[in-house]
Amino acid sequence: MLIKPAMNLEQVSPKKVSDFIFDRLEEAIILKEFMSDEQLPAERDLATIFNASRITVREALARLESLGLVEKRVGAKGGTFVLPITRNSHLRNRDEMRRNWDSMIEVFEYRMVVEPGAAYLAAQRIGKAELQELRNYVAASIEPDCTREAFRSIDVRIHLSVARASGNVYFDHAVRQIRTKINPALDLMPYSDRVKANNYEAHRDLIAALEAGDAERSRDIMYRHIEHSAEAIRARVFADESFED
Amino acid sequence: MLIKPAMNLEQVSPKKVSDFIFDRLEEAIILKEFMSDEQLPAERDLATIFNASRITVREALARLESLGLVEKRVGAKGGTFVLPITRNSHLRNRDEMRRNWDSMIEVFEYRMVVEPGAAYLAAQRIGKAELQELRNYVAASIEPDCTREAFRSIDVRIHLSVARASGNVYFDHAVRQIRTKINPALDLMPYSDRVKANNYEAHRDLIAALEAGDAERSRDIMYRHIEHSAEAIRARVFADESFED
DNA sequence: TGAAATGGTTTAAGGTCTATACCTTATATC
DNA sequence: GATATAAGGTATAGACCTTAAACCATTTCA
Repeated sequence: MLIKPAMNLEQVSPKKVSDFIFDRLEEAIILKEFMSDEQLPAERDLATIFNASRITVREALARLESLGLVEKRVGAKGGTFVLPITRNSHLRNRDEMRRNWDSMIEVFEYRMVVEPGAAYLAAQRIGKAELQELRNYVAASIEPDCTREAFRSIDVRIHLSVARASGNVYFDHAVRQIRTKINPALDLMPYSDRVKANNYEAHRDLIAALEAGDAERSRDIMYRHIEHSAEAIRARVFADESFED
Repeated sequence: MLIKPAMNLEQVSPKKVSDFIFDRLEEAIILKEFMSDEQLPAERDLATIFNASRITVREALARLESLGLVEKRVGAKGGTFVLPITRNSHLRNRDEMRRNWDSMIEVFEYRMVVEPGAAYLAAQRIGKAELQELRNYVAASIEPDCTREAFRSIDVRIHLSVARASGNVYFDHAVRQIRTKINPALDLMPYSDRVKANNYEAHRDLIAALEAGDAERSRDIMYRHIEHSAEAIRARVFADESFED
């Protein structure tokens, strides 16, 4: 009486080299590895980096450009530049997030499991250099001249560093994937001294727990930290008024 | 003092359509969606299923054949057939697992986080039909005429069904990915009445917790269950003697 | 004004994929 | 035994993707 399950073989769609390059560059921009107005490597250099032809790179860049993520300028001092996310595109994203809130929740659910798990392992394995890197990020995040965008970028780097410190590629990849999905939402977080202070405390406590090698405390702090941010995002996305900060 | 992290842009390697098809078929065989001696769909049908040309399908099948996973027979009643995993290839896998034990541990670490998380959600969302499916699997697994291979196949299906019941595609995908990596190791598990009984009890208790909607208990049972299986695998892989069951 | 750095364009060659048709082999059936 | 059938095996032409190399166009700056 062994039941044969549905076979689950699905259509495959070919993935072009330019698709891979597009995905990677889009991810880098979403994760703020390139900040606003920052210049991407020249097309010829990207071709070398990705081990692809220049034409293929250009195809990926053309897609980024058509989505309004980058802008190209010809001539000396020209290049491909990351466009700032405008207030309008934030609002556009917010409406889209409302429509697709269910799929956003799925990612957050997954995050609530994966990131605490990564922190648990990281507490057992993190090294001095990695701890110092985290401390530098947290210190930079509380500086008065830290811009909103820099603040958001630092937040990404802290969480990715913790995942990396887990010493486990699966956590590393998963956190990266999760972050790429939810970062546009996280970027909607209000930016105020109060938010900065809360964020600072959570990260500071996390680092203390990691440094102490306290895996369970690290896990719990991470859980509460991202639970709190998920709630803040939910409130923000469904706020009636448009927001200023 | 914002430190710029290493940019992490890496070479991309193009992935051919036949690679996608190969991956999917290999996964299906590893997850025992096709059992030993079972016939895959005809090349022309696979081409339709995957929305690819027959030549491309044949390229994927050729790779499967060269790895010894399938065998082709021409003529009427011919086709592509899944080859049984022999005792020898088990032992070969075991040696390979010893060499790559560190990377195997990484997957198990990830599993210990993801599958309990999936069970936690599943307890809140599983439906009657899914519970009945699980009960059928568990009942089949304890039958006296359940072969070793059928037993291993049912185990896969139970865990994938729980992941599916989480109602979250990320858990679903992750558990599938994890299982594809570790299933060759899990297939090394001894097969005895004692093992069957232990396995039966764990799955029965899990289903009871899921049915009761007890998320925390479901998570804990799943955690202990897979912790136990990881330990059994470790012992098996590093056992000095070769084994018979 | 010209050198340098960048994006923009063209061309030729090779690889991958598709569609279609036809060949070969083995089994079942008349 | 002949024939039909259901597979895998093979061949060809065309569309599309990718590469490599060369050259063009634009802008800045010395």
